[in-house]
Amino acid sequence: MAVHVSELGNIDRAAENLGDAAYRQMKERIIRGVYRPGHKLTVRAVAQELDVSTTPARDAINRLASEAALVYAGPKTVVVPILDAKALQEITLIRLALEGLAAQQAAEHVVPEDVKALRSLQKQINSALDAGRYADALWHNKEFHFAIFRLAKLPHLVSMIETLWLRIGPSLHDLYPEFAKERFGVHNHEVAMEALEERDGASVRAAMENDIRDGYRRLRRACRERATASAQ
Amino acid sequence: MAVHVSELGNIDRAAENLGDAAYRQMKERIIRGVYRPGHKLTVRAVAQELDVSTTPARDAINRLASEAALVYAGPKTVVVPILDAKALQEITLIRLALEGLAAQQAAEHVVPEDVKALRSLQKQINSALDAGRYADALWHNKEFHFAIFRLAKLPHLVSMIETLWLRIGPSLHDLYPEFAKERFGVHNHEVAMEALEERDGASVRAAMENDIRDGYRRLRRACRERATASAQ
DNA sequence: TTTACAATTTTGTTGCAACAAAAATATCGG
DNA sequence: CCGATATTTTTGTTGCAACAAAATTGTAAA
Repeated sequence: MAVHVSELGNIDRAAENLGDAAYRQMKERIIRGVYRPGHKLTVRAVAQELDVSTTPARDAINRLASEAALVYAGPKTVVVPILDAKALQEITLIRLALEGLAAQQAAEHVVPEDVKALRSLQKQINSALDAGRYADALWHNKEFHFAIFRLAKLPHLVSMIETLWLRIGPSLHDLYPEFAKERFGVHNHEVAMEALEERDGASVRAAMENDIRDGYRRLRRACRERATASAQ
Repeated sequence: MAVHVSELGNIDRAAENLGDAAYRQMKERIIRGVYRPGHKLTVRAVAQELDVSTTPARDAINRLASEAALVYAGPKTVVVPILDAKALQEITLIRLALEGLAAQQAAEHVVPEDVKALRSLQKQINSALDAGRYADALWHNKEFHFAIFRLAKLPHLVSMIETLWLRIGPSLHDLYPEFAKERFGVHNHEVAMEALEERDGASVRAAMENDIRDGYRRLRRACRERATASAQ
């Protein structure tokens, strides 16, 4: 689960401004599951962690909060969100609409090389699962999905989907180890790749929607088990 | 077209922090068409305009830029976006997916009082159109649509839709005067309200999708006329 | 042990100055 | 008049200190 901070890209103090760099770093940490749901983030702590001053750290936190990747638990308390069942359901509903659209449009532009790249990503997912490296499996899974989304050539759409993944990322990492061994998504991914080869947009969409629904079902179950366990 | 700044709510220096207040103000100005596409915004100018220091002004600009309500035209130049045909088409595609979903879900929770409120909003649209107050008509039109979206009880979805309106808002105001007199949307709105009364989600969705497509067609035409006119 | 309250520490916000870089403007040659 | 270049001005960024407010810790009474 834990990801070593050293594995994350360092801040390049020249190419972009520090606020953007800090934002990118935080985003990667959130998606990689470095922070658990409920984790509290402070301007000064983030500044120290990323070795920048408070201004860029504050920029990054504010930006993530405005995207709902972080949420306010109090007037001076931003935390990694703990999704309840209702929020999880809403985000899933939006994911079905947006990712379904992206998947369908992907079929309009796909070329054989793209499918080859996808197969390579799927191999990485499989070997991570075999080795029990679930955090890596989740990361490669994310790359697989976004490789498809980018085929749609709709940049606004991709970035909107990204904010959704940012919101559910921490909960995924918090709950997934318990059932990642069930080899999530492998079948849906295979179907999606076949459909892409045939440029069958409706089938790509169906496969990706299935993948979202499967993940939702598992997350929901794990969420319930958590709730009953903590209630005792 | 022009909206007097005095009509916009002033910043309340107590309830919320200045950055949020500045953000809200700028958002309203953008949607109300105070700034035209291409307008350049600077930290110091916004600070002076809103009577705050540079820090909250910078916060607001950064936040709007990260939502693509403003875009970078150069490393130190943020402008109100000028949408090209491709961007307009992409945003319309996303709007169809998200607003269609919201419209359909609205039918699940609507009560008779909601439809009454919608009819009242529609009256305001009509009288604004009659009086030639097109900016007001656009504003009430926006309120009509969001009154429906809010019925869906899906706050994440509503805020995502809001970012889309923020992106097209300036272009709408820039192009609409030329054909607002055609009484946009009246029929679609009537159909939507009838479908809401019958709690017929599919029909609400269809009506709202029609409205989006109608608006898109007109915007696209106006966009083309602009392009050919400026090419001469 | 738990609850309510007081003391203390931590925290986000705000404004500002300095700096480097970019944009705007002026200048000049054709 | 136009285009390229040099100059001036404007601009975003960054770091920081002060402040008020919130969160935390400590304390004591029940």
